[in-house]
Amino acid sequence: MTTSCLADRLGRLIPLGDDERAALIALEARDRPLRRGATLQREHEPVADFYVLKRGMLMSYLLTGEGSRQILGFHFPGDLVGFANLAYRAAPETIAALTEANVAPVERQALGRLIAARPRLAALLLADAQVAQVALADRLAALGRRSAKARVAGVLVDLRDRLREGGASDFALGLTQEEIGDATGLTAVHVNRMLRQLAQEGLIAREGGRVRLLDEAALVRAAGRVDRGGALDLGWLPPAG
Amino acid sequence: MTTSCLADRLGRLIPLGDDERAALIALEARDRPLRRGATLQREHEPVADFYVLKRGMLMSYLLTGEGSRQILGFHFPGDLVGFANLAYRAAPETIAALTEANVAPVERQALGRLIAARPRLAALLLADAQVAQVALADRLAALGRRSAKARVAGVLVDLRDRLREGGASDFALGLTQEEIGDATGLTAVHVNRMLRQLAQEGLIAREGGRVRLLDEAALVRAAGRVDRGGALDLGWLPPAG
DNA sequence: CGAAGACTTGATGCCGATCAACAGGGGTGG
DNA sequence: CCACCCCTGTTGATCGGCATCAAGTCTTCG
Repeated sequence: MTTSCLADRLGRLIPLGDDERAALIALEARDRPLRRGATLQREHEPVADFYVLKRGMLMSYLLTGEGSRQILGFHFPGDLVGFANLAYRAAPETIAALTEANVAPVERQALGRLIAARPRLAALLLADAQVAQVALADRLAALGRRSAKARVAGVLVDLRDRLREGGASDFALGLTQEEIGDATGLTAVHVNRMLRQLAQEGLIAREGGRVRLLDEAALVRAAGRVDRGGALDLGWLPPAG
Repeated sequence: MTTSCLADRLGRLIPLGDDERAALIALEARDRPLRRGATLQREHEPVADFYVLKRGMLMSYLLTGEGSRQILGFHFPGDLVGFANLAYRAAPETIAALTEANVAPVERQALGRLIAARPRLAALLLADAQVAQVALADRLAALGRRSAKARVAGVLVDLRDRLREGGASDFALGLTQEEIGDATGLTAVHVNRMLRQLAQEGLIAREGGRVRLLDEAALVRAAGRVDRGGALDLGWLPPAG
């Protein structure tokens, strides 16, 4: 039986039946490879699909009129990418590949059929979308009310959480300092200074583009992050059927 | 037949059948009145419901450890409020009333039954949640990449869009300057200065707590806002069945 | 080996925070 | 009815965090 990144991720939320898993696998039947740096969709251009990320790392961002960029988030295997497209004719965000990647484009009609056939999965997708929205709200609060150092620490913590689902205590964040800046609302120059400061304080070590987290607890504290982990309640989902 | 704020709002997206409308009306059967200033739910405290806002104006916010507040958004009649609760045991955000208000608490199980019984409405709710997420992303980009003046102008434009669904070209934004500051990531003092500047430039007029928008086009330009209005695509929704 | 991109570091400037003081207004209790 | 107080708004002075500008180094890759 084929595997499904999406089913694996959702299956960590609630146990999935074989038929549910099969329905999710069917969603990612198609495949579109992306080179590093490639643009999957561009804001304001017409779109009809969203995507399941099967391999690699993507980011989504908005551009302001004056040419500056705000990165909205980073995406990892199993994520629904461009799900915000759902209601729109024109893409609400740009999506680009940070590494080589593979996505499965999904037609909206296919989602409509899935919702009609499998209400339990429909409810799960709705709940998953709310988890994503809470993460977005946390980042919004960081931009509005936290210092540069806290925001940079926050990005490192976020990436660690997602990357080490695959293991690895140190990790090569495949990000330039400019990208960290665009995610945190800072300039690349200031990101550099914040990273140095975090290194001087012993929270991280830097060795040529790579970052190693030395003191994760202190980093989480520096980021001023509340942990929402684990405490989910999905008991209300309708029965599979 | 009773009326439903939620059905009215969703009905502006797609035509709803009488049975669908009835199902939505059933959701808001309960009623909980809120005094101005009352707190509907507090972050980190247990919650089991979300809410349909029937009357009044609410806001949701997060508090940082150091006591500063980041307002995530304002809510108007017909909105699903606290929908982000869906997946969590503990409230991910605080919700408070800016005016006298009435909400209808909705149990999650009731939503689960609605999803199972009416896939078309389930898909519509999912699409509506994505519209809300795009609005959140726009605010995030404003916090990260726009000037204080642009952010304040943005709040005024947002509120106008929602308030004048009920008419009224000038409006009493029921907000203090401190609340505008907490929504824009600024201090109340600086909000005051930005409002004065907007008034000097002839974009708004202020008369004792009230704000009148004199030049909406210029305000939208000052806010640097892209218009996503109207261009929705909901043709993929499954048939009402 | 050359060039382009990413990183580093210093000098300077500005936007918005902070601190401080006061004015107006609406509600409350005497 | 008045005195009082708290909340909100207003305005000035000063401070600091982060941007901007500029130059130079390192890395990577063709």
